[in-house]
Amino acid sequence: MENKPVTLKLIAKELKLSISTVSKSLKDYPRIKESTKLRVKELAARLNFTPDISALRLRDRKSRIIGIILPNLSDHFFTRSIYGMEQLATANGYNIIISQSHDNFEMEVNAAATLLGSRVDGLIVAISKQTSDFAHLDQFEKIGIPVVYYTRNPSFNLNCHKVLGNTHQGCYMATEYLINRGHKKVAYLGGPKMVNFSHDRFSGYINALKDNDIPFNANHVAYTDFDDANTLTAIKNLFSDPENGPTALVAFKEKLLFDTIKFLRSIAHPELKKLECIGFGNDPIIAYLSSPPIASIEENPESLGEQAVALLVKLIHGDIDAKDYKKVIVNCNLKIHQTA
Amino acid sequence: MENKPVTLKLIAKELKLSISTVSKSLKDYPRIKESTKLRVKELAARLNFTPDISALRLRDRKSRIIGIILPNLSDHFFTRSIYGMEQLATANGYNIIISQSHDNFEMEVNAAATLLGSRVDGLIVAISKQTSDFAHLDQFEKIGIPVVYYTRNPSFNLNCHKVLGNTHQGCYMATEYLINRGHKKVAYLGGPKMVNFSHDRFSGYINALKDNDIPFNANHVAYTDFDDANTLTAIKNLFSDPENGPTALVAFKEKLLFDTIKFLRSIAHPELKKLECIGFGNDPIIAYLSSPPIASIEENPESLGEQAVALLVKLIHGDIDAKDYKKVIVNCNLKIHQTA
DNA sequence: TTGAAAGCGCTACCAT
DNA sequence: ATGGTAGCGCTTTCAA
Repeated sequence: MENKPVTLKLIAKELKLSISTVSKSLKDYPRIKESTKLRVKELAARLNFTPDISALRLRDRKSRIIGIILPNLSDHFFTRSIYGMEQLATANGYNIIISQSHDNFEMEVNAAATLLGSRVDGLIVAISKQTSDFAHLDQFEKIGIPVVYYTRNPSFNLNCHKVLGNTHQGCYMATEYLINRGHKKVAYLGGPKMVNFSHDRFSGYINALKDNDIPFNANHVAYTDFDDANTLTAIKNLFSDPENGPTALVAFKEKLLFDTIKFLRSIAHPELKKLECIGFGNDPIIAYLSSPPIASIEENPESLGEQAVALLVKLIHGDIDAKDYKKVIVNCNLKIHQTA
Repeated sequence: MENKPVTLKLIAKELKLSISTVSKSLKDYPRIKESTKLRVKELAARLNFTPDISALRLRDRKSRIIGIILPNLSDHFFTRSIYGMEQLATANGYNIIISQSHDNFEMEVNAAATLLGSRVDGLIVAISKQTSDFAHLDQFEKIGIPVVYYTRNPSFNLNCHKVLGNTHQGCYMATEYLINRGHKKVAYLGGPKMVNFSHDRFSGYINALKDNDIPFNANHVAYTDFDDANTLTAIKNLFSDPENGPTALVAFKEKLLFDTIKFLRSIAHPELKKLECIGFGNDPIIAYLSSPPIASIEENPESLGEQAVALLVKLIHGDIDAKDYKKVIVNCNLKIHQTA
């Protein structure tokens, strides 16, 4: 009962055959006698033989594994994108290994080291908030393992393959939608100000204002690093002027909208009912809220994940030159919610 | 640039040393000259040498990997339990590989095969809703790889190691809490009726009623398999009698409560404001709801995950005999929400 | 039709 | 102080 794993050697001994004959039988080599094949396959099935992946990898010098590093699994954005990656990876004969960085640079470096040791055939990474040094990721490319950056744009790292959501377009659409509904005072609540991947959204907002002749008002823009206290401060700032507060709001993440509504409700803000909000996410929980956002910016994370795998597989197969840096942009949709 | 991965052989050739000397230098064998060690380590660091994990595994015949099969990553319960597993696994020098079954038996079997091929040192599994045949999991134990079942109780499989949340106690506490708040008509909205892992909750509910001299009312119990239409039917049944509808509700999952509240709001149910609800979950989103559950049954998924890894590691190390089947129960907490 | 052997990267035992 | 070698499980070429 406390047996060792089933190996070719074991089957060979049992059947008084050589290891190579067993191997060939299982792979249906033409020059093996049918009856032998049958005997081998039968025993292999009965013993639940599974080839040792480590041995296969060692021999083939490829793992058929795609490594994935992302900040966390709490955000539905990432779990949804994993779904897309899993689908397309499986369809292409690859397995995936997921590592969480918890948005911490050290952990990202550790995860990279482990995946490098696993000799993954390719890497997909959504960099942590803290990442500005890319040595731990560059080493993959140095030894010929392709890397695709997704979602979080490593703007300091120009020469790389990217699959990004079109957050500029998403923010533009959201802002314009609110303007078209008659709002003149559309606020923007952004993510960490320093972080490069928040610029695109802000410029989408700004451009939509400009194209619709709405003057920019600095009091209608605030930023948060997602720390709760920090978020609250940002929200309070946006609504500090009772005379001239925003009537609509575009946010980096839907959670920021929920925080905003909660705050306004807690102070019984008189304009709460009229405030119209849109954020990135499209969380299914919206169906249950009594003051839901009027719409959501749907980033299509599954599609983003699929595109990342598709690009990575082409790079692995050499269909695209490693130096021919690609930038894939996945558009957002504006999902209008039914008002109850 | 398009180099192959860095191996000991490469370093040996570069330094005109033997492979074994390089290996020993990196592992600080005492009988290697200090200067040699330094030269080796320096070059290894410069080339970002990482030992090939497949080769190590092949040699050591152990992978230092814990395989995890769970239904999905959309449920915060599972991502939270992964967090606990990750922590304790890392602390014990293990890596984890996560596979999703999407609550589908076929996919669970496939995942098991892959993990078996990876020669994981142990397996933690939350079985799919559909799983009643355990051959694909038993084969691990047959070859000496321990398996720990967690969260979802495989009641058809008596001889196995389990780490379970005390859902009976959780449901009991919730029901009793509602009774103590004066409710006489406490309903129960359960998960799939056939599935073994939903019995404990129901019996917790029943026992709390009995211990508090509340008569059982069959009209106050409904089940759903989580299909949306099915859930809606269950909810409608619970509230079909306008005279004698429940004033409180305990649910298998918080999402069911959200669905209930949404439905009651949609029909402008007059008793909605008075209805008090509790479900399993403690989703942070509750802070944002205008009709939040009065409390949540917190299953402590991180702790459940840690316990599963702790037990598995003991089994792997042989600190516990494989046949000495353990059942670890993690209690629930009742988390009372602040009423706004 | 089957088998022997090399080699993937690594470690540890045994020589030198 | 350093090197040679066997062997982990597997595939594949070559030999019988």
